[in-house]
Amino acid sequence: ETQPCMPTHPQRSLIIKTGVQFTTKVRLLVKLPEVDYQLKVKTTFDKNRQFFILTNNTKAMDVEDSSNGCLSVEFRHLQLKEKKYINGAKGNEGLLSVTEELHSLSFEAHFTVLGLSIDLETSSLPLVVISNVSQLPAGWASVMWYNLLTDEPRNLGYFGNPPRASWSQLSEVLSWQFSSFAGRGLNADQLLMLGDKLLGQGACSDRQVSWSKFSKENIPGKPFSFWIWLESILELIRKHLLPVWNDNNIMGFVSKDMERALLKGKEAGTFLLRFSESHLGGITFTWVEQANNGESKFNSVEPYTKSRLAALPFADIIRDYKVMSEGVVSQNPLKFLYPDIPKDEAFSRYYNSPQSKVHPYLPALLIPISELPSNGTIPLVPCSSPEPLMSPGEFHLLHEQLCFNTMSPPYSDLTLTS
Amino acid sequence: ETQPCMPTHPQRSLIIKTGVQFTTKVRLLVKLPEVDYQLKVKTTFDKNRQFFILTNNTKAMDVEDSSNGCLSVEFRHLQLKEKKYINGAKGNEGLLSVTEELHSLSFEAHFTVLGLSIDLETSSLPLVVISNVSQLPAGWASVMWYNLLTDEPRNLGYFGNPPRASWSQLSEVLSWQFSSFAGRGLNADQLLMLGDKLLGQGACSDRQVSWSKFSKENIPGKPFSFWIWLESILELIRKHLLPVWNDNNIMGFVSKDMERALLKGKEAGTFLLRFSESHLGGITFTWVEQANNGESKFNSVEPYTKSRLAALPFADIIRDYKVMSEGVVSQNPLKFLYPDIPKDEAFSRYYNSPQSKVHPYLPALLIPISELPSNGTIPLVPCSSPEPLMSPGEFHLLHEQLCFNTMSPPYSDLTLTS
DNA sequence: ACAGTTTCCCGTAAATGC
DNA sequence: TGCATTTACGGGAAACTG
Repeated sequence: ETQPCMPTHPQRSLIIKTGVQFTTKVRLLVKLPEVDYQLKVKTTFDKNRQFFILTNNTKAMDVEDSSNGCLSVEFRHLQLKEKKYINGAKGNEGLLSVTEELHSLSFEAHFTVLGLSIDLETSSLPLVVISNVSQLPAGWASVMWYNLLTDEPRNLGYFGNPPRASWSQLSEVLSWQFSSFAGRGLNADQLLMLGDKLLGQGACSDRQVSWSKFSKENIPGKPFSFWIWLESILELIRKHLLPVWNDNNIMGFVSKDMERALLKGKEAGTFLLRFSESHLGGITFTWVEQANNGESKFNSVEPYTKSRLAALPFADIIRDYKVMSEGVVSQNPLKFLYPDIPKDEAFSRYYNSPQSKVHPYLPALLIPISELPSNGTIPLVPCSSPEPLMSPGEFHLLHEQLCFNTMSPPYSDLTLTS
Repeated sequence: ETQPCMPTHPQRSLIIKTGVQFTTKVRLLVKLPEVDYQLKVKTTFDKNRQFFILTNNTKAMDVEDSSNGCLSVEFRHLQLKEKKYINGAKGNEGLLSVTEELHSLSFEAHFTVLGLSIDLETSSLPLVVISNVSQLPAGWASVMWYNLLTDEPRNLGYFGNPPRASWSQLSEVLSWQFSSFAGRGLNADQLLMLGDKLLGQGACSDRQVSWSKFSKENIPGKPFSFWIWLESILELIRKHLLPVWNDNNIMGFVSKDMERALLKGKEAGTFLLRFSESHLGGITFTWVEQANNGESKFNSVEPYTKSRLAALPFADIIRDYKVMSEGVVSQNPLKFLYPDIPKDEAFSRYYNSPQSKVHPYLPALLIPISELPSNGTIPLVPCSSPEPLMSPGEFHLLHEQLCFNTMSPPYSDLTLTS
């Protein structure tokens, strides 16, 4: 008869970090006759398990302002703390990692009406408790896997033997992750690449994926699992690439082979944007040139990660990027976003406006650049005499420069309903 | 007869941040005859004032391992929390800012020997309590001012009417701040500039400086006080310029007029490094050129602050700096560190080795650059830079008084009540 | 020794108080 | 309202702990 809402956490509900405040709400779905006595609700966490609620956890229900006038109560500023056991008796067996341990909030109320003693009790969907934000990606994987594959309201032992997911189920959730956290989902090509990466070539939609393969085992040769890798990209997008991603200017998930196949034969200076598969949370661009022998030649820049992008926003990097060979600075080699969109047409809306010049100083700008190996073939206009030259257009663009923008992304809270 | 040591805080003892652990130690200076009973010490903070010690604050004294075998006790993991008063009755009158409120730790012990009941009590030097690290610079100003100008062990009302300091006293402390926190003190020229800045031209060593002028009043036309400005530079040095500062390659404190006087007539490309006076925690360089009409022309770059320096270390900025004019990128205009040291001779030891090339990627570098409106240039004039001057005797004294890990402060009269 | 996990705490941003 | 002060908490790093 009582219906709990989920505790909310800045971005990912169903995950609670110890020591950080959360909120939860319970609604009474039946209307009680003439309840003018106080109906007190007590919230408890994981009865006799390893966490407890630090703050005041009992509160009286009240008529809900907004809606139909049923009783509800909202607990704010709740905080979880770990119980320290004197002996090493942990609540959980230790087979599972912390982010696989499921917990739940319980809500209890008691009242008597017409001589009847009535106990109400309900509890939340399974929750994951973490102690540091670094555990959030792994915790979120658990929440996704649980809600993807079961309708049980609270099977806390779920990860003792988690079921497999079909690729079609999983790919849908992954796309939904991108659409809900970054604003645009994944298209068929991107999902195909992810399926190949996770399951090997020729993954078909009913291939099964184990929980372990999705989130626990490292990708062969890499020190991170598939989900941790994917999540690092989600984070990169959210923090540094949001508008570019939402306008579909990041192909992102393409294999290197596919990348080359796409770029081959394209006009020199055609480029596309790819997420790094070797490092967490990195994005790179690859452009094609015509080598002397007439073949296509490809160059990729070392992936930019959040620390680099904090110094210089990605669009500005694309605008200002230069290549240098033997001391000679070439023009920007990036001309057309694949397949053939002029760079500025695709990116100029993200360019940062020039910062106000602080007289009497010269503005301090940063230019992203790569140095080619001395034998490198960059056929783009080498500059005259001792002094490298930039085109007037670029000169203009450089006029405008980097600034550090803080973003306040529209967090979409996930709503999982049971 | 009991001697408390100061609580230690990462870098600045005598400042305690609420919610952050600190440590304190008390030593009993008299040897008690045959003390095999437990001598318990209780630590309290600011009796009936607005803070209290969260954690366990009673502990038994024990024979000290290291030294002469006297009794001592060390309290670890102490933590301060603010008392919330129901009514608005604050402990302090509110005339002073929080960083001017002085507090103290008290230590009490009680025992009976030969039928005599003996109370021991002592307390720490004045402490400043802050709630956020952003208050640390202001708090440290208080600690300095107190210890510079009084020998009273605990005058908690000190900032109700703080005495003035002579410039000679103050300048010495300032230099000592740089030597103890950054590794190199301030030379006579630097101090002269600071004195002029604080007191106006022609400051002589016995000019008096008020507490307000030092740390509370804003510098005319600026939104920060003299000390806050100076401390922001100390912080910049500590985080980003340590070796360059210690090798004396940063002149730093020079007025713009003096800067020009020094650079005028010097060889084109001669530059020096100056801390920004307009913005907190910024460093800029100014170089001289020869304009077409034969006059000296000066250029200064917009000051680099910690966020910029986090993206690109300062030495690398100097190494790679470029100027661009009408699309033409010039060579690095920085040639000689004033007076005439070839740039690489002065700075090459700090250059970052080029990052390991991550095959198959092109390295992603950043180049610092400024765009020049349009120009002419000119050179030169010489002057010699005086050697740093410090007065070791008094530094030593101050060091003993204020630096936390070598602290053996002068206190603290025993209060014996029986 | 080591990996998984928690704690610590700076520094920014937001909230709160006055 | 604006300023002073505190609180919140992400994120990197150190400490802890089996």
